[in-house]
Amino acid sequence: MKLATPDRLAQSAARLFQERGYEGVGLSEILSAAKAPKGSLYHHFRNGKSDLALAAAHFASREMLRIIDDAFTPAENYKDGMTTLFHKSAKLFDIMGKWNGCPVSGILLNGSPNPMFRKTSEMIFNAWISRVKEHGQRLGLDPDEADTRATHLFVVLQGGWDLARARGDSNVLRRLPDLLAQGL
Amino acid sequence: MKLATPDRLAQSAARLFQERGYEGVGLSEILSAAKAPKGSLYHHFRNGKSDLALAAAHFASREMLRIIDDAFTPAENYKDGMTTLFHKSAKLFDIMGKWNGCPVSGILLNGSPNPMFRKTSEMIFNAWISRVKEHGQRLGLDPDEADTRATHLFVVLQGGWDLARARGDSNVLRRLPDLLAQGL
Amino acid sequence: MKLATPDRLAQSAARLFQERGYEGVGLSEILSAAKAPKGSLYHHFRNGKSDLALAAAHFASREMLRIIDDAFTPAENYKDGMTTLFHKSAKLFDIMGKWNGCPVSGILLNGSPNPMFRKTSEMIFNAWISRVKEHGQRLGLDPDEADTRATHLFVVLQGGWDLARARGDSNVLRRLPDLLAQGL
Amino acid sequence: MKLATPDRLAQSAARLFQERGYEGVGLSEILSAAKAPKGSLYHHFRNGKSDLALAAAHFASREMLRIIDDAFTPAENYKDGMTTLFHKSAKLFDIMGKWNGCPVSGILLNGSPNPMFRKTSEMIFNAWISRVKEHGQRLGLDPDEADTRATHLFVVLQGGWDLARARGDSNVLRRLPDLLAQGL
DNA sequence: AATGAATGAGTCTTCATTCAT
DNA sequence: CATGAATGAAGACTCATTCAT
Repeated sequence: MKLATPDRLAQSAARLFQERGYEGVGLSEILSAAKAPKGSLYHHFRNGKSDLALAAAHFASREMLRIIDDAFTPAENYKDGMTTLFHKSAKLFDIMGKWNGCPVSGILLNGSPNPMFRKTSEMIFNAWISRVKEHGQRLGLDPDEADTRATHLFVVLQGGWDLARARGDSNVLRRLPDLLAQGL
Repeated sequence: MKLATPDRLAQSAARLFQERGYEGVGLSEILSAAKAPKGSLYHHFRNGKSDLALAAAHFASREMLRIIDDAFTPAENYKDGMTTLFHKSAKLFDIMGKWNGCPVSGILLNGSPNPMFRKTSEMIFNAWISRVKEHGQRLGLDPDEADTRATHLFVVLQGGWDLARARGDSNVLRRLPDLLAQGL
Repeated sequence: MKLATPDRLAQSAARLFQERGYEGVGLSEILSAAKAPKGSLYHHFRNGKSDLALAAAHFASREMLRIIDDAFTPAENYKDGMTTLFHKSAKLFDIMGKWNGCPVSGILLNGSPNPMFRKTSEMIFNAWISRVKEHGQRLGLDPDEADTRATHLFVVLQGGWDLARARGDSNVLRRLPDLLAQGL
Repeated sequence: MKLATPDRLAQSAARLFQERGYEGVGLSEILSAAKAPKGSLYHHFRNGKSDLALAAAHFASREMLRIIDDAFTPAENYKDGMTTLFHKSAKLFDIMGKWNGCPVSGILLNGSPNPMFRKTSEMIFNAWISRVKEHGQRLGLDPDEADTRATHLFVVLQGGWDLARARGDSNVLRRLPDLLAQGL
């Protein structure tokens, strides 16, 4: 399946930003990775790199939402869904190479302070948390508890990914469900 | 108190990297922030920017260790220490401006993959976790539980900071102790 | 009155070139100022920017000829017409903003050397001088004197406009008739 | 005689801007004309092209002041000095190629509106006029008349150069003294 | 020991133009 | 007849680094 140029650009950008951050990747590299000609970028993304970053973040967000759904949909209870999610994340971590971080924070929160970036990251993170919350409610949690746990899960996944990156070890992520279960 | 040139450079670098990431800050900016002459950098940091980044990360790490000690030393039990730590972090978040992230991951994990960076970040993160673990044991936790909880705390603090950044709201951090207490 | 697309393009181009010169204005800006669709330009102006510049220069020239006529037609003698012309020019200078220069030289003489441009500017300047000369003869000057004075007027108006631009003061233009009267 | 890099840059820039205007010349061309490496420009001219343009304008201004002095110093009266100045200008016009205009207006008045440019052009033009005025007074003119005539001369020279450019004929300049003598 | 000059590869972006529809 | 998509060369500028002093 051949993606259209704007999609190829967003995808390539997402992958590269994930590995080296917004400022760490040059447009020329993205262009060549997407096999797109130089001038084409500004045709599809009027504001250049920042627009592309937004598109890349949304691209990555959709992927994350899909992973959340894949983990929770077949689960019999919240704990199983959560555990599966961490295991899927660990597998993703291994596949992508140990250098990659959360695309959204890598793209939108690191790099030069940009109000639009901050706002978008907030929206995306909220969307992830909401999605987990929905699954939680579907699996029997009452709204308040579902919300708390979804936030907790998000925070642990986000921080756990960083620790996994630092240690170069995806098992950090696999061990987290037990950590959470044990409470604190 | 007037710091020596290498320290002024490391400190300025830490602050700037924290806000915009390793790749997002140019040496010239660091130099002028530290009021250090241009050629002086390579005198003190043979390998240039990467050496400076390592120094900046260590500088930031020492600050973090101090904050951990300040939170736990006067605490009567682990939970109090943990809660104080989150509150201190929230205050720090407000002081530094809502754009700053964890200096260590911002400097060493984002940006171009660099084995030395990764290894250093692992050492620093482990040092933080160890320090919390020591406080935990001192406050009565057995070694295994202390280790688990220290790791949990680290992960939540790290992820919580990201969410606080995205939401531009330090209260995210202040609410985390209750989240953890509630278990998952 | 709604101008046709080619005329809107020429007019917008004239205004913009006048302010920032031929090389200083991009086609995209002209297009958006004229509210003309992107592809439309090469439909009306086969040779692109250079054709448009020529059209813009002719547009501006017609405007200048009109101003000359407006100044001299009601005049009782050459001196009055000349004085009125300088005052009208000063008013134009104020209306257009102090940054604008002679459209013809700004478009055709600055920017990359182009034989067609040079030749067109010569024709246009000659047309202006001829028009003044005609008015001079009509007002009683003999052909030779009319020619000399028309050239003199042109040269002073052209140079005076530059000085007015540099000083940001239209009174430079208003004071010129006395300067000329005083001889040299 | 080998000029220092900043001077070579200013000189090359002056020549090129004169021919094609501020916006019409790329830095790479100036750099290669001055045989200066790319990064060197921003070392000597912190604000890049605009600083270089200012330096080029001052360079050209010094040259013009020298020409004024060369014309008036040996003159026995004002009219002779003026006539010589126009003839020297005509010769310069021929030497530089028929495409070159006044460097100062070409650099500072065409191109994007820039307050610093406008102010500098005003200062430079005033300096030229003052210099002519000084010569006039030295040659017996009273202050008021010297000022008027110097301004007149400047305006005519400036406008005359444009007409010479359009006609591609330096004799336009040579004929101007008679034009002025004849009064208007 | 300490530093300002110098460097060229690299940055993001805009350019005028062509082309397929 | 009219137009939005597409293009690659060129634009100005910043980068981390080296070097002579």
